[in-house]
Formats: sequence, structure tokens, C-alpha cells
Amino acid sequence: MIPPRVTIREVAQAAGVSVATVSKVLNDRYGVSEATANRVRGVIADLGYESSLVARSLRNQKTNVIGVLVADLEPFSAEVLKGVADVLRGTEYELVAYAGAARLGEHVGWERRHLNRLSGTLIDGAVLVTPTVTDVVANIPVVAVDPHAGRSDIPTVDSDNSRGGYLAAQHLLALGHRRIAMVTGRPDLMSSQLREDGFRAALSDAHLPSSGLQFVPGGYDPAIARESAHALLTMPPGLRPTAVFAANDATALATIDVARSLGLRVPDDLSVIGFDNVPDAAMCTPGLTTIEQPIREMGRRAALLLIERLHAADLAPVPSGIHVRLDTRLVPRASTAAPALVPGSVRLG
Amino acid sequence: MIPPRVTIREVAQAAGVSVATVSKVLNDRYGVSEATANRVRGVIADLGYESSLVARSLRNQKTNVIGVLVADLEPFSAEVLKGVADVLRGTEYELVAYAGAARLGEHVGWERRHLNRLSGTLIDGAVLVTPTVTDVVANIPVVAVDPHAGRSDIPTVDSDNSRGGYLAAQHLLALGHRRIAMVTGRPDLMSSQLREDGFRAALSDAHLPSSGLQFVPGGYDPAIARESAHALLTMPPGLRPTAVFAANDATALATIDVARSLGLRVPDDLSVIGFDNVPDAAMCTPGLTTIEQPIREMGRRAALLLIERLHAADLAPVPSGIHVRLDTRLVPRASTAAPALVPGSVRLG
DNA sequence: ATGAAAGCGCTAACAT
DNA sequence: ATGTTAGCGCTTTCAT
Repeated sequence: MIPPRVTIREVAQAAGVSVATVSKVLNDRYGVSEATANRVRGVIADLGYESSLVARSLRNQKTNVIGVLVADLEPFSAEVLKGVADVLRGTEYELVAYAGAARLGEHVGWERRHLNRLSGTLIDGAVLVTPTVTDVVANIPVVAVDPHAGRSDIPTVDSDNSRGGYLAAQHLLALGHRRIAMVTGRPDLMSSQLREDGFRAALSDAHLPSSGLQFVPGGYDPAIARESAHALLTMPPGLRPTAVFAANDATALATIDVARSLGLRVPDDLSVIGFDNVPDAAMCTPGLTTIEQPIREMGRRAALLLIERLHAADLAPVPSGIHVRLDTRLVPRASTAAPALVPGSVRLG
Repeated sequence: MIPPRVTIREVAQAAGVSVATVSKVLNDRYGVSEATANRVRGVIADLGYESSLVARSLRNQKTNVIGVLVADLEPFSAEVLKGVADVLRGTEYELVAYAGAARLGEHVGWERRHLNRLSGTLIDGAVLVTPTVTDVVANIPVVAVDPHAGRSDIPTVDSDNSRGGYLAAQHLLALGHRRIAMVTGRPDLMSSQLREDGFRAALSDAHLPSSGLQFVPGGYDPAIARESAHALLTMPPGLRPTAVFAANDATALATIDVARSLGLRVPDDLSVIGFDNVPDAAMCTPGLTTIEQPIREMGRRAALLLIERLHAADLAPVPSGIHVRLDTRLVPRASTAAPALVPGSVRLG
């Protein structure tokens, strides 16, 4: 009942020629008479035949497919994906995004697995999104976006996380906050570490006494952040921070949620600033003040870098040490404001 | 210098066994002694071998990969993708998103091409995002999200565009608007038609005389919308609409921009409501009042439907007429307000 | 101009 | 328990 996939063999059979001839027609090779070619084309159209990407790439060296390899498709990687698509749109390249099934507890090493499963066959080049390992060896050109580890042998695109952290602290200080907490990120990630470093640097530059500072774990994880936020916000009003910098928007939103559940108003009783500027940051109420990373642009730059390497593949040796770093910027919204004069005194709830 | 891909053959060679034995180890088949299996596993680990997804799927019937097939990766499809990933996360399934290179001028028929290129080989099932054709035949289960055409043989997920249009009209009426215009969408798309139908229904239910109504083309295209908006907003103040419903957010934003360039204030002199609730709608100033479609949830539902069909594949016949329709809702922001008492009189410019 | 055959990496009958 | 072999759909020598 359901028609099976049409293969090149059936096309050949229907046209009364060999599969080799059909293949030649498909690939515009010489050695086929115009008459035969036309007949074959007719059959192809009639049967609605399309060559199998898989079979074709198993056989061919080049596939014209670029892979975006991710551990998971969440807002960040989806945004990178859009950027890559922006560049590929209108080119000869096709785009495949691949998110393998997460093997339980596997945070590290997925990039090599994904690469091995696809390179040499399905894809000509790859963009790795937030890889933990950047010394991967591959037989195809690879570009990393927002790598988690420090040094890297492959071309890399990231944003200025350190400066972003600095900007966040500056913003809170400028508003007048003096008791500030940070919900940190994942200690194993470079981006997270840099955000914290920049944040500390700004506070240190402003000579804020460390007594006004607290750091609690957030792990880029809403659940962990909730717990930390709860501990933070149930402190006595005189000790409780008047502002929180969360290492990413997800944990910032979790913090706001906890604050609200405790009867604290944002930004009146608590200012919260995040990092990333994901769509949710704009859609929520109040709008989340945050540090924007130009994620989509990072995807664009990565794609550009990759295509360049793809075109130069044979000629040039692998140029090492290519690292593109894009600017971060403050996006002020409604979740931050000057602290109440007597913090906590306005709380009515 | 660059190590070539490790294949099963090299593993076999290094372990001193046949490729068949390696394959058995890989797939946990019976007939391999524990000693041999361990030796092979050791070699696999040493060499960092991973089986080629392509070769494997060419050979196998089942691949455990679900495909999300899109014409282009833009905000809408990326959002659907996230929804699908939400459901697949933690399951056995891997996710591949595929955006083929757009053949020039090809708006229609990409879904069949993509499907033919991947089905039967790379993927076990597919989610089609905004397909123009929904009578596709495939040898794998397929679910369509926001199909452009009307009737459909395959399971479908969309949102209640008609009700969304109704809600938009209701909102404007409730604010007190009586001269209302609509910037319509693309006549060839079902979603667009339904938005208009719902809009008309609400106005008719409210017995708004048709003299207060105008429809101008927008084509889901900012450029077209600009032109229409310009014509609309340069009418004499007594005739000019006090509110505009644009068929999607992109054209709503274009309308606001034109209004502003004509010296009209939004929402004081003109209320504008859009449709979709894309991130931009929240990020712009003033925030755009709009009708939200739960796009990510649509992706989730599609994935759920697909997995269900995948599991039931052999047993059940294809159940026809499965159509999931999710609710749309009004998201009030700052771009709509009650009309000025004497419309146009407050204009000072 | 056309076709037969090998082989890409892998799995599954089918030997042994 | 292990190996041999055929074949998934396709492209590409290499005959004819």
C-alpha cells in the first residue's frame, strides 16, 4: 500500500537502461546520448525519484553537507543553528544538525563521537557547538563555537564573557547596589569562569568590600539555582543581597521565580541580571536585564570560517590559532533598579 | 598527518578478528567469547572507533534517528526543533534536522525531495515543518507541523489561527476601536486565510458596519506591508483606521515603523496588533501586542505523535484524520490602547 | 554509448 | 565461537 522508496535500480529498470547510465544522467556525466538521457529524465520525473543522501555520501568523498553538531538542541544551540543557516542560505551547501541521543551521564566526549559518526561520510565540515574538548582530530574541517575548554587547536568563535561579567557588575554598582550576590555557572566551563572573573574584577575595581559579596552555585541549572536563590533570599533583610547576577538567563529567571514565591518584588526588593539574552529574557515579566551574547552572529561567523576552510582545504595548511571573539553588551530591562533606601522595608507581603 | 577515519575493518585487524566479530561485539550479539569481546572493546576504546551513522543506516532498517525536515532554518522552524528535542531528550532517539539547499525558486515540493533523500535510509520518521504539500506518501511515519495546505492525509499539528484572528479583533473592539484595518497575509497559506476569517467573524459578530473596515495586502512580507500601511495611514484622520491587525508580527512591526515615520504615535494615534509572538515582538519598543502561537509546544506534540506512530508502526493501520490544534492567546503589550476621543486630533506633528 | 562489476562501512545469514 | 559472504544504494573505473 505504501509505495517503497524509489531506488536508482527501479529507475534503470523502468527506463530500460543500466543503473550506471542513470547515475551518469543524474550527475551530468559524459557518455550518454541525448535521447537516452531524456528518456531517463522522464522516468525520474514520473517516479519522483531522488537519490539517497546516505548511499550517495557513503560512496562519495564530497557531500556538500555541513553538519552542526550539538549535545542538545536548546535555545543557545538553536540560535547558533539559525546563524549557520543564514550563511548557508543561497549557497550550494545543505545543512544537517545532529543531536545524538545523550548516553546517560555523558557530558564529555560527545563531540568526538558525533564527529566520528558523521565525518568522512555524511558531512564535509562541522560546526561544534559548546564542545568540551577542542583538541579533536578530524579528517574534515571543524570550527568550534563557544568552546568549554581553554586552549584549542581548531578555529574558534566565542563572545567576550569576561567583559560581559564586568558589564553586569558595573550596571549593578551604577544603580547603587552594595550587597550583591552571584549565582555562578558550571566551574568546568570556560565561559562560566570568565563571567565570574570579569564580575569579580569590576567589583574589585570599584573597591567593593568583599563583605558585601556572596557567591552561590547555580551550575547553569535552574534547579540548583532555585536552591541557592532560596538560601540567599531567606536571609534577614539587612544581610540579604539587593541584587543578583546570575551566570545565565535560565538561572536568572529561576532566581526571579524564587524571589517572587518569597513575596519579594523584582526589581523593587531585588534586582536580577542575567547573561545570554535568550528570547525568554524579553518575553517574561518583568523583562530581564541581561548581558547579550550575539549568538546568532557567532553561528554566522563560524559558518563563514568553515566555508573558508572548506574552499582552501587542499591548498592551505591548517592555520592554527584562529579565534574570533565577539562583543557582549548590556541590555537593560525591567528586572534591575536602584535598591530601596532601607532594603526590605517596603516589603508588605 | 590527519588521521583517517577509523573503520570497523581497522578495528578488526588490530584485534586480530573478522569484521563480523567486531560487529557482533558492537551490537551485543551472541556468539562471541567474553575474552574476545573484551579484547575488541579494548581496541575500540584505544582507536576511538565509532560506527558510521551513514553506513549503518544504509544497511539497517531501523536507525533510531528522527528527522525534522525544513525548507529553511528560521525562527519558526528553529522553535519547532526545540520542541521536538524536548521530547526526544532522554529517549533512545537521535535527532537530525535537515535543510536542503534551496533550489532557486523552489517553494513547493521540497518536502517530497527531502523525504526521499532521507527516508528509508537515514531516518525512521519525520516531522515536516510548514509543508506546502500534505498528501505526501512515504515509507516512514510522517507528521506535519503548521501545514500550508488544507486537507491532509497525514497527522497534523497546528494552532488555532481562526480563533487567534477572532481574539485580535475582540481585543481591538474591546478597547473601543471602530475603524479597523487588517494587513492580510499570503492568500495561498491556510494559516493566513484562517486568521482573516476569524478576524472577520469577530467583527461581524460585533455588528461592526463594514464601512469601518479595510483590508490591505501584506503578504507576510514587510516590504509589501509597508506600502499598504503607507496608503492606509496617509488617509484623512477622520477616515484613517485607529487600529490595525497585521497577519503576522513581521508585518505588524513594519506597520509600526511606517506609522512612526508619518509622525503617528503608537499606541496613542494608532493601535497595532500582530500574530505569532516572535522574540522581536517583545524586544521592540513599544512592545507589540500580539497573538501567541505555542510553537515549541507544537514541536513537542508532533514528536509525541511521531513516536506513537513509530511504536505502533507494525500493528496499527495508519489512523487518518489525526489533527492536533493548540490554542492561541492574546499577549497584550504596549502597542494597543483605546483610541483617542477625536481620532487624529491629538496629532501635533 | 552503454553496461558489468567493484567497493564505500556496515550487518546478518550462513557456513565452519 | 568465529569467519565468509552477500548486499543496502550509489558512483566509478573498465570493458564492450
